[in-house]
Amino acid sequence: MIDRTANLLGAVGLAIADRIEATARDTLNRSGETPAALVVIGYGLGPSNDQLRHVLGLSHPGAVRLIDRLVADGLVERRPAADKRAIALYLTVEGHRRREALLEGRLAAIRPMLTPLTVSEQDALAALLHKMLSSLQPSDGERRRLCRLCDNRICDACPIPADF
Amino acid sequence: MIDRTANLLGAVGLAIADRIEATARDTLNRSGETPAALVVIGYGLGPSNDQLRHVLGLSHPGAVRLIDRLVADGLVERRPAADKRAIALYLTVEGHRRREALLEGRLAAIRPMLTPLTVSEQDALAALLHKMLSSLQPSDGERRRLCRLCDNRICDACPIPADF
DNA sequence: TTGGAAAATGTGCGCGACGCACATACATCA
DNA sequence: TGATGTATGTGCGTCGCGCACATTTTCCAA
Repeated sequence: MIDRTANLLGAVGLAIADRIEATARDTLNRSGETPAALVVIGYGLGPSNDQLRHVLGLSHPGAVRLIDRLVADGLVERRPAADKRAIALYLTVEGHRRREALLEGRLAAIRPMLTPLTVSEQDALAALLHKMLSSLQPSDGERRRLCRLCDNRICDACPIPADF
Repeated sequence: MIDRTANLLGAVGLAIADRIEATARDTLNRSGETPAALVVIGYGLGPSNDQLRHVLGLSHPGAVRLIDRLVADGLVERRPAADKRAIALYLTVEGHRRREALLEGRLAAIRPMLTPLTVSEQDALAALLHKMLSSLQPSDGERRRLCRLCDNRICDACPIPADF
């Protein structure tokens, strides 16, 4: 019985992921972890290449090339960091615009899956999702990885305590 | 308020997709639409390249190369079809084994997200997911695309009427 | 019946995203 | 001050995919 529920959840998860990927591709003309990088850098804390790569689950060189692409697209800039070995990543003005479009596109892609539910059903779903997420007990690294595409303007009472 | 729920659903969907992708990569040493191809071909109806590509959302050449890889891995074979232009795709014995491992790995990857819920909460979640999926009203093509990783041994009372 | 459009597969070529091995610059600590 | 660890960047290859094109078979109409 739990497997029937798991299968349904897998189907919904796949649908969600497909929709998010499609809108991200339309917005950025990029795929893979690129949209997540834009969201993470957009918090404005000037993450280093290494911090970013851990959130995205990429290798060092993978993150370097990803940043290269974002810089080439004019969305990100590398600035010197306190640690002179490292760099500090920040969004350009256009980068912030694209990030906004990306996050809004993501919500717009997900909303149609919720509208068939009544408001009380939506609330019940939110409570269940909240419980599922708060029970995950991810490590610090996975925690940020889970939230790598989240919209923090919206994520009220985030079930996954983030200290980033 | 709906956006907070949408954001939670996005986070769960991303977590689900990440887990499925990880287990599929471990099982097949392949990524992208390869696992879905194995599931779809595994229904045993001998789909053509063109039928397969529509389910997977790939271009013609993309599907040809994907099948090339599966054939090279010894998981799929091309047989002549009634229409002599076309081919009929079938799994090898090893292909069936991998498909089983893939589907079981998928459920095993999703189950831990459900175990924190009580049985009645799981039932409530299943009902909500069922309603969401059955309200999607996808076109015939999208319908099969949504189910491209589903485990049909488990998918009792599938909310997405499939005629494939 | 036959000729031309449509359909299905396959190929050459290039690109985007990524990982491994390695090199280089800076930090840290004994 | 020197050795070890840490952070970034580069050369090189692979995988997954799309575009443009070629080839074979089907199908339909003149």
